[in-house]
Amino acid sequence: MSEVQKSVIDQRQEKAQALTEQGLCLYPNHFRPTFSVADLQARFGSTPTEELEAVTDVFVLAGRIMARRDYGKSVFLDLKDHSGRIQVYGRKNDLSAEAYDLLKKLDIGDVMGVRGRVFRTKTGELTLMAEHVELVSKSLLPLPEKYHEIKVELKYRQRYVDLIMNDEAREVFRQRSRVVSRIRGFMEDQGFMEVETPMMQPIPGGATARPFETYHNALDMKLYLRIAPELYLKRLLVGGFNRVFELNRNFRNEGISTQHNPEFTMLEFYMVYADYHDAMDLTEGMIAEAALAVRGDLSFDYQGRSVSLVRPWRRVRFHDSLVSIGGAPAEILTDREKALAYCRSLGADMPGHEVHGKILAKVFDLKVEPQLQDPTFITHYPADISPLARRSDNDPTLTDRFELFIAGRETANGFSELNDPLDQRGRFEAQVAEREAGDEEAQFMDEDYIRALSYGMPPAAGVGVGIDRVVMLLVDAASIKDVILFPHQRPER
RNA sequence: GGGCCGUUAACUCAGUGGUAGAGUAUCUGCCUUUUAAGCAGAGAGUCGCUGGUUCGAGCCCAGCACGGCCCA
Repeated sequence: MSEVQKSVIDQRQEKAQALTEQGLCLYPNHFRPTFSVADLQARFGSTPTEELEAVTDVFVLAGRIMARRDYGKSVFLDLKDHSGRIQVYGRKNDLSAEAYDLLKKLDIGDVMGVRGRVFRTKTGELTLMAEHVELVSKSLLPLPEKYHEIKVELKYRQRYVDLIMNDEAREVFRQRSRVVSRIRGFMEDQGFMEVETPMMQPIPGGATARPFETYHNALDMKLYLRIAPELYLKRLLVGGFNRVFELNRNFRNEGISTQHNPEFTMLEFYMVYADYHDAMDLTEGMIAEAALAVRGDLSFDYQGRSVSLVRPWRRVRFHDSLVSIGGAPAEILTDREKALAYCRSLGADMPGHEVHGKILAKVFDLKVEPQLQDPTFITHYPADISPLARRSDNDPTLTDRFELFIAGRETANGFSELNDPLDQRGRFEAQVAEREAGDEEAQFMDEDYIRALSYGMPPAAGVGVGIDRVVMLLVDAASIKDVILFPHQRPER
């Protein structure tokens, strides 16, 4: 040891090399645990020390070494498996020479197998007394320090490390899984059938957003990653399915923020012989049920502010909300020029040619949306910013559409579906005109969709729900990256 | 896209112009019921990158990269 010591990482690799040269396999695949940490805790967690001494059963566990407390001729280890953490104690007297030698060489981070019986230490901790130990998988990299949180960047780039170190992180993704599972169950209970429609689309439709582009070599054509499944799902209603849903990824080519990831998970569901009122009722029921599944309660805090999902949820018309909640002058509702001036006075850079609805929507974003803490359905959006929604019977400039806001964030969007193919063509044409005027988010003409509607689609309602945002709400996450396992990051240099 | 903040050992962080620091982790020695074990000792650095100012830069200036927060 007279030479200069190498870095921790080099030392680990040399240690592994030495073990290999001794004939030890570093990555065997024959060890099979028969119990989990949680099994043992459930069985013996509250068994008194004296009774434990009478237990002679032997248990076989496997897990990652999270800490070592090394003595002369014995060692304590913290072992963690998928279900929890347990202490392992190994003594020279109790182990074969080979096993004891291995035990002394095992590093923090190694996955080990252990066989032994349970006992309680002087300090009262349930512990596995090792009779035999094996190396199950060698770790070549040191785990982070245990007293402080790892930095945010490391957390996102090396989620596996985050998951190893932080039980809370693992719990977030378990809860996410529970939410998704509960929502699927809810939809199926309501008679909806899950379907899968194209993620690569020749014409990206169903939402207002910039798409990602890709290219199919054999077909020699440009394709887009879908921004929404909407137009395909409604084709299925034309085809005769009465209730369908899709719960999967959408892709939008826009900036990354605490609220936006380029790929995100959306639930969309469609049902015939129903309108937007029915859609709101279902949306309420579904989110409330997901909340009960993971929180056990409809009232809780999100980021330090209380939220109540107790039904029924407030419903306010879009125009009314601008005045009554946003405090905007009523004249902007009918006068586009005044709306434009007011919008600009709020600090927004709004191009002069934008349609009235888009100007009002910007005012809404700035003045109303941040105030919608408890769940609120905003209804009757202007038709000019709702190209796929059915017009209101008593005011054709408005639509039977809603958006749901919770904790100041858009969480769902739904409406009575526009099933008049002539009106739909006109709406698409207006979108195409906006695109030609420079709006890269405006929608494309989709002739096949018009053709489908032309065969006749039963009256229907549909909803899109941002699943990431629902999960954020329910697990109290500040950033969407905290509920996405591998959020998008630029490559490391 | 704009503003602010950050980037120093494997990890988490100190370090306001004059020899690069701590805790954890690692290595050596002692220790058979500890648990942020303990005691004694040791090693470990492209201070994000590129340029500039200066006798001298981790520190000041500029650009770039990556990340975070806020805004659009």
